[in-house]
Amino acid sequence: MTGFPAALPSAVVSVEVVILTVRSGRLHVLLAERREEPQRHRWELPGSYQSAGDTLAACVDRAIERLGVSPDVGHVEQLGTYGDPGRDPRGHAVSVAYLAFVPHVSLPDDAGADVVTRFWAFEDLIDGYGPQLAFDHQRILSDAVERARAKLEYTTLATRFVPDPFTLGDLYDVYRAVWGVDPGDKANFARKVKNTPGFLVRIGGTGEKRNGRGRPSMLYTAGPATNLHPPILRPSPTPG
Amino acid sequence: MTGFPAALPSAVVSVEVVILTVRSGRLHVLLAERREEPQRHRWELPGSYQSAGDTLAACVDRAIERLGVSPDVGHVEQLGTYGDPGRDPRGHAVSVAYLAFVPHVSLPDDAGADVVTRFWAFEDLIDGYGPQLAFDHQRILSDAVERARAKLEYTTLATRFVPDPFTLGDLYDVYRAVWGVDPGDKANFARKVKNTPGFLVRIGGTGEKRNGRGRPSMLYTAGPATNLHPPILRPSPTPG
DNA sequence: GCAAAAGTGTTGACTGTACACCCATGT
DNA sequence: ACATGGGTGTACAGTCAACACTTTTGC
Repeated sequence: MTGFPAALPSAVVSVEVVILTVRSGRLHVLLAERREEPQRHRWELPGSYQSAGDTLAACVDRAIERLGVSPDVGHVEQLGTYGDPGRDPRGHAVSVAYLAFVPHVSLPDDAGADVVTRFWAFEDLIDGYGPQLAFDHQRILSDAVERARAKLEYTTLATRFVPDPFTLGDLYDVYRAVWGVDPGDKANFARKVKNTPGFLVRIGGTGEKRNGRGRPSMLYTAGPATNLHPPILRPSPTPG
Repeated sequence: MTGFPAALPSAVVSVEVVILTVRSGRLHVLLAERREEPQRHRWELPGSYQSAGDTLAACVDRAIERLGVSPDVGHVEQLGTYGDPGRDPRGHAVSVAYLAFVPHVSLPDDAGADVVTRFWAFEDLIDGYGPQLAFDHQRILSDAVERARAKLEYTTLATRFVPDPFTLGDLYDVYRAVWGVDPGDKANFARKVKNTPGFLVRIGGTGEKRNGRGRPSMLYTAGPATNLHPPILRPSPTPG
């Protein structure tokens, strides 16, 4: 180990995690309120700094654990890296953004003593009914949601938003919440999902979940498939 | 500008560019031979270090210009970030990898005095008929090619691999070279392409390019469309 | 003429969508 | 009974893959 020449510029590298979930039919993101300057009281994506011995995955885990979020995070993937000058007034900061999907099993609204966290409805943040985000985190969040919307089209990751025995109605609600538009005919939606081998596994009992009335629906768990062939596309995609 | 606390760990951040092109019907990648330790004489992806004032895009431009590659790089996008410990023996190194598509217009095989560069056929590198790559660049290259293969399915980026007036046969060859498999019936391929509005723009004259025999083909340029609806899928995609 | 490359036509199978209809439950 | 959510059937339209066929060139 020779080491880098001392003349090489260096940067502070951090990981930021966009934790998405579906709550009462709407897409939510977990944010933390900043307790320190700069941009104190603005809300930011949870993150952690990377030390020389850390893998990026370890940084993601640390950032999530610090929030008191239960360990069963449904899915984590790298989103992109943001490293242009000026994005952090303190200096040269490079952020590797990650995207996480979690089922909404009663995550704590407030995690601990020194962190104030909250789920915010994505739509409210976009429409200005939420707080202003710190640094370039609004941009990262937008990129994350667009990625999530696209991923539901051609992967089975929608199942990562619901706790494990779920119904086709639950899955339909995930698509509607994440996309922000109606996925269309429920009957056809159910057929597409059931015709993709390995997407869903029928669990024994006919469940009696869901709200009040109506015929009880069948219960499923996520199957081994990861990709959707054919995809489930959003209505009226921009052609060309 | 308060600056970061001095105790925060810092890293050397660099950009690496996977420059792909199609040459004599095969997918090629541009590599540079290392002139210094560590891993001297191994081949690596071209790159550059990021200084505090650099945007990541500027680093990509610098890395490309340094090679003598003509400025008309067809397409550049961020691929992913590789920052785990141990990937560079000199210390904590974070690499932001980019993916570039360039038309093969006689790029110089050897760019300048202090750099030895060469296009290598991707297949040869995979099959062991090429040099060993430095650090984790083999991994980055594999990720890049998989991304490129997927992108041809649902974007119009195949046009970025060919110089501007091109034929449907040229485009077909791009798909075959990047995918490594035959895209299927040429007639159907041509129909798909021509039925996507904005993919191609018919250029006036019937060209007389292409090799020797056969009916001369029509000439096209890339249109304004960026996405393919419907996609052009690789044969026999892994279902599920 | 013949082979090669480009392009058009046609057919049959498949798929997605819309919509009508049946099932099971709570009130 | 009836409203509500779950699930099945069906028919029409659109799309795609396979393959036959025509056009235009070089040899």
